Amino acid sequence: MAEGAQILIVDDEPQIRRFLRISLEANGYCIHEAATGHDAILKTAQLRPDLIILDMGLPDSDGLDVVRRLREWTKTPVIILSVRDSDQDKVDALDAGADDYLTKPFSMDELMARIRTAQRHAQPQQEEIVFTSGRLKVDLSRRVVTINGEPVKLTRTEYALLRLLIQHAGKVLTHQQILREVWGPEYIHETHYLRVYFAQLRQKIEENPALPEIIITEPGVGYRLVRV
Amino acid sequence: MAEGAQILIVDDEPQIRRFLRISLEANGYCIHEAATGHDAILKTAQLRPDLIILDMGLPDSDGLDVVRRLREWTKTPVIILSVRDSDQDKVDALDAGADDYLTKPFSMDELMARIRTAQRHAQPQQEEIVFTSGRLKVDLSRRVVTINGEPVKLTRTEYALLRLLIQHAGKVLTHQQILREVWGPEYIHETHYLRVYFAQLRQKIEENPALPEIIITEPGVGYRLVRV
DNA sequence: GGGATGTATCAAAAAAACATCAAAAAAAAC
DNA sequence: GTTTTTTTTGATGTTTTTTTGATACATCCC
Repeated sequence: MAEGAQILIVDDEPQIRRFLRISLEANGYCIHEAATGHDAILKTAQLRPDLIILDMGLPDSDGLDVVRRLREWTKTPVIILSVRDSDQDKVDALDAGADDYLTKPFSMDELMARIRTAQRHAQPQQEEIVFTSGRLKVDLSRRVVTINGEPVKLTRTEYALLRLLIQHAGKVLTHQQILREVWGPEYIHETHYLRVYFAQLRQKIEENPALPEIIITEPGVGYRLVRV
Repeated sequence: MAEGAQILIVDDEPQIRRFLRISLEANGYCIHEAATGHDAILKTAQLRPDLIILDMGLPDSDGLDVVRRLREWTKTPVIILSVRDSDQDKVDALDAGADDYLTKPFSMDELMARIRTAQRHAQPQQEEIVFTSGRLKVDLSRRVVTINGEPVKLTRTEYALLRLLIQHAGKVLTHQQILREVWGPEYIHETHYLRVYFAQLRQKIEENPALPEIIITEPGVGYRLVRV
């Protein structure tokens, strides 16, 4: 998340944009630029950046207005840069919905730290991703598999296999696809592995492994996980 | 939410606490006070304030340590007040987990605006200070571990390991994740450390270390703390 | 029906991963 | 500056998982 985060720089002076771009890209961020308030709102809607660095002195509109306009529909963190150091300016910007306010000239280190802080704030609580098919339940965020609520212990490879099937639930995965994804490209001819591992997996998650209901064999092609 | 929000003021100078109290109470906040770092952590656990205003210059401990200690178990917003204006101080404080940093002397209006901003960022969530799993109890605010009520002494690393597992209770943590968080990114290949330390930890908290019930090994993947 | 191909299952051998003990080195406490 | 605690390193035995091999079953096509 922190690596490669998208940042939109909004400033009318090209040399400041360039300076920020170089510094931030050196720290692994992915940079977009906008020169006007209008452009900032447009690009935010278009690119959905993870963070916005907004200069207050824009030619076409007041920085405050830009923040207010943005806050009408997005909570993307906004860090204000401004030459104005008065209390009132800071209060107005923060109350308009900005997340932080830095006075020029500012230290790049401090900006970087405040970007990290803003990103922490933006993090939504991670929702749990659970796949369900009949009696089978797979909590992908916890790496926990249950059958009728009973926890099932899977080995690393068994779990990798199941997860791959879940990611393509309903679709047929060919032998080669499975072998390449789970074991690696050099294993694509080891079809015997599939026999052994699907048997093991079925033993653990199917009610009657001889009449599988969750993992279906497509003879001559591959395997498929039934989506319920 | 904003009205009547509880704020904990941490400063060793009574006159500053008094000044802040009067100003903030005039704005409808409910104020609590602490004079030391130790007291700050205690009162935070006790009173569960909505926000903490923390002076960096405390007599008993470094302000940074206080922030780090707090961040071990709570996300309550922390606004730092400090006489020190260097970049490094700001970066350190923010990276330790502080939400904002104001240099003394500061404007009351700005502080007020930054309090409002911090409150917007606050995610309302009931954090558990005491984690329980079977016979194990861990008071995260006091760093006290007990098993059947009996205090258990853990080394710094053992505790860091246990705390990491608790923060992700129920989830599988991979070897790399654990090594990176506890020892640092340069240790991600030292899987042997995990063997040694998990053995030690189990020796101390498991009834029968050979048949662990709290810390489960997921072979080839990592470890998981069972949530009861 | 009968061979050919593809599949399922069981069980062993081999490999990898893990637990544990203990000594050496480093760090912390006194 | 010495003692104590903690961390790091090394060696050894155990468990778990993966790989390999053997065998049986099913289905398709001739």
